[in-house]
Amino acid sequence: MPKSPPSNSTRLKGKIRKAEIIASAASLFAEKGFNGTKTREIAARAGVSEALIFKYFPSKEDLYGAILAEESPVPRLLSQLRALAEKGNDEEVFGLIAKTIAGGMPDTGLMRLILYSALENHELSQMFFRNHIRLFYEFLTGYIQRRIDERVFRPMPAVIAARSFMGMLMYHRWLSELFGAHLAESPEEMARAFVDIMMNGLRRPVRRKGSRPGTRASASRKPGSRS
Amino acid sequence: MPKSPPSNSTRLKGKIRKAEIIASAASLFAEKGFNGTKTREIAARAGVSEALIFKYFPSKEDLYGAILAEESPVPRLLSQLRALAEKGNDEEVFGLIAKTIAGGMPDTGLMRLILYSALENHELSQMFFRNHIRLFYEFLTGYIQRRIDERVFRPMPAVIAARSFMGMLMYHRWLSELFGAHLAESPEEMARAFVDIMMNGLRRPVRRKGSRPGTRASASRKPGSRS
DNA sequence: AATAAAATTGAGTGAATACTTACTTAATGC
DNA sequence: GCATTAAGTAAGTATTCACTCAATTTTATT
Repeated sequence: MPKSPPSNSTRLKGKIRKAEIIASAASLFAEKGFNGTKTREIAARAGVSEALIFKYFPSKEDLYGAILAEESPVPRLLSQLRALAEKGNDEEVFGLIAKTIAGGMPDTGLMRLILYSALENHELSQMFFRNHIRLFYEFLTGYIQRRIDERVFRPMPAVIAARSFMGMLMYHRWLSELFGAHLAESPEEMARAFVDIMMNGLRRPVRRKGSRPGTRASASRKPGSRS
Repeated sequence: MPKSPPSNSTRLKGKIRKAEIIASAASLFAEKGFNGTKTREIAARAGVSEALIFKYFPSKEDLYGAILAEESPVPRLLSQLRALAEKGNDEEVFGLIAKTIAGGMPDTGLMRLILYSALENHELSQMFFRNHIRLFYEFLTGYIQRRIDERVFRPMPAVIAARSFMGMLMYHRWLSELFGAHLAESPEEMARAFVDIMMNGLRRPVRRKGSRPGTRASASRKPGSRS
């Protein structure tokens, strides 16, 4: 064959090895953290020699940083949510988030990886936070703010509401998977209950005529609320 | 002096040193995890020689385990809560929890220590979970169940409600302290907003028309159709 | 087939690290 | 005073770790 372009299938081999090494490293870092993972183990799991790792990555730190390229479930979830948000059906928007997270996404490995990274103060976690988590919060906070402006949700700091909801979901995952504190309820039941609590917590209540004495009506409500 | 008991001030010296070593180790393990902390650093921070550490603790693992003796803020909070719970004022019960946790308890060091321990699968975290966190959840779940039975809260799985509330609070702390995602709001504002959302999320909504109590009345109402 | 280049490795290396040993110094009991 | 014991350490040791280097095998090109 004449001057065909040199790149085709075969040229990928290096990249493939590199990706294999990254995958092995990611799973080990997720299990044992940066300091707990030895380069020898990474090599063994990837089925290559230790030396090859340092051919592709100048140092263990660099290998750790390369894991960033891994995909995250956030963008996909986010695009689904934006579609749902158009329709303005709160139960569906919050329900999708709840089902996604209570249902096991992001997977345990990624969660552990990010947590380790945060504890060890590696830039990996900061990067992931900025590029994925932050985007997600901006969406959710924006959505909640919109619904507050539309007088569907009660007035409150939208960012706190967003954090509250995510807290319910993520902390539940962490308790289950980090501390083994599993509950009897199925992920679907959990998701339904979380959404249920959150919706009632956010929505403008039907005005009570006489609330019990002793408990002051909690929320500062704007006067002139119809509903 | 006759047979006076041998213990007094000087005889304590060993215990004091031991405690100093444990404190130094605890702060370092909280900062860098088990694998990230070197015995030389522990010795330096405690102001003793490395060899002395191994005089008191057979191994680094044993030293790690000894940190268990540290006190936790849970028992004190729990006894305050039991008193408040007698009076049955929900805002105060939930408010105290929220203010305690949003206000910085348990401290960052203990939180990091437990998290590291959970990730590294050390028994420290399991022990802490059983002896402290679990007790707390049992109280909170019991309280919520009582209020459901008293028809103040809506029917729902009490354990999920408890987990939801703690999730709001703990996840907020973790985001703030692990990822540096601080919010502008003060801890008091945060606590108030969390309690506000939770109270509205839990309480039985007052309906003008008759609604059948006892049956699940949760997520039946369509939200998107302009209030 | 010959050559160049890329992929891969066995066998190290120096620096750390958890833990030991053999020793000194200080306090206590009688 | 003086033996006994506790507190403390300097100087190791064996091992492990991240990383290197020289050499070999595999693949691509002409």
